[in-house]
Amino acid sequence: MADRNAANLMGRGESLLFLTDDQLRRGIEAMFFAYRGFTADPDRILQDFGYGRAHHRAIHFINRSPGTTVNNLLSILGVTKQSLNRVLRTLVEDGLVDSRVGTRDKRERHLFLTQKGADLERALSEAQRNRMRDAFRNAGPDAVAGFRAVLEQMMDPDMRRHYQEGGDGSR
Amino acid sequence: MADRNAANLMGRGESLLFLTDDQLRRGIEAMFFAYRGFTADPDRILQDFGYGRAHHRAIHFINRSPGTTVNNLLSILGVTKQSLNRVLRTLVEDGLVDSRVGTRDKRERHLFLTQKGADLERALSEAQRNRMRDAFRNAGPDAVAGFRAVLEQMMDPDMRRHYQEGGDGSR
DNA sequence: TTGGAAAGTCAACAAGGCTGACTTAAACTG
DNA sequence: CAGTTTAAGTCAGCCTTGTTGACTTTCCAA
Repeated sequence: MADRNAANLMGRGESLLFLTDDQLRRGIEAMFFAYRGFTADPDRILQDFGYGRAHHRAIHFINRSPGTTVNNLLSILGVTKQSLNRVLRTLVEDGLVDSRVGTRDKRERHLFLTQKGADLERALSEAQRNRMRDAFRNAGPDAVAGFRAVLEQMMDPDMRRHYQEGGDGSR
Repeated sequence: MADRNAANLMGRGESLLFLTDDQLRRGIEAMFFAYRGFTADPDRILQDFGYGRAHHRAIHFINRSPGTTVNNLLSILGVTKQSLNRVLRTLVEDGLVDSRVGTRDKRERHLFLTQKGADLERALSEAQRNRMRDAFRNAGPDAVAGFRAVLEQMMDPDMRRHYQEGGDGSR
């Protein structure tokens, strides 16, 4: 039964790779279940603030690229500006995000985390990093590279660009 | 700069693992961007039917375990029964899912895909498998094992149980 | 046999996606 | 300089998918 639908047997003399439909299904379910675990800790923290995942994503990428514009955030998050605006508005109103008119181009708004925003960011990312660190530790060093390689291949090209640009260049 | 916050240097004499906050942040973003790619193809197909991801998830797990009960599905999907019920109702109304009253326990409903439901399942999973197969191929055989190992570690224990039970035992 | 637990359903609400139409201000361009 | 494009924001309304609360039907065990 393991041989039906087997793909890529002896690709280029590499080790055998059984990519049966069943193996692929397992990969699909792994993504599904793992993503739930991945978001579980931040979700719990956000609930106490009355925020959701959308707020987390905005906070994360503003922290990653301080001074980023709304438009840039839009292309990273892949949502409509109406959707992002609703989230951003509450974050600014609540004093987590500072929106400053651009100096070079006054149409643009540059986004920064306030101290309060940075505090929440830290709590959220710390929880998420802890889980990822434990997963990496338990899976072992070799697994980490494979994890990242497969995920990178799974991205749409536009998102892969954003992902790579977010790196520190030390590759 | 790569050395601040470095964790797990020389864990047990294994190869060096630099788990800096920045490396972990990269892993977090990899999950975020990859999950979007992972769901993109099915999302497009579902749109033509007026369905969403919730329908996809139900269809997937009914296909995996034909005759499963609503309660079992509930514990896998981790949503409220009211939320699942709405999705299930439309699938039954549209003739994609067959809901049969249990013979032993008449409170239970056993769920099956109809031919029509199986057809949609196939279209969805085929698109998703194609993407995963390509990702696996491009990342290479070693990466696949690492990918799965890390994801499994990232799951909450309850979900890991569901994940492992869904395997074919050939490990 | 009756009371509680389990399975499922109905109603109403909220978050966060979406589209479409529109305004304002700034920047660019012929 | 006039006209167009671009960035940002707003308002209205819709949909999916999550939630809670109240309810019925069915089963089982004390």
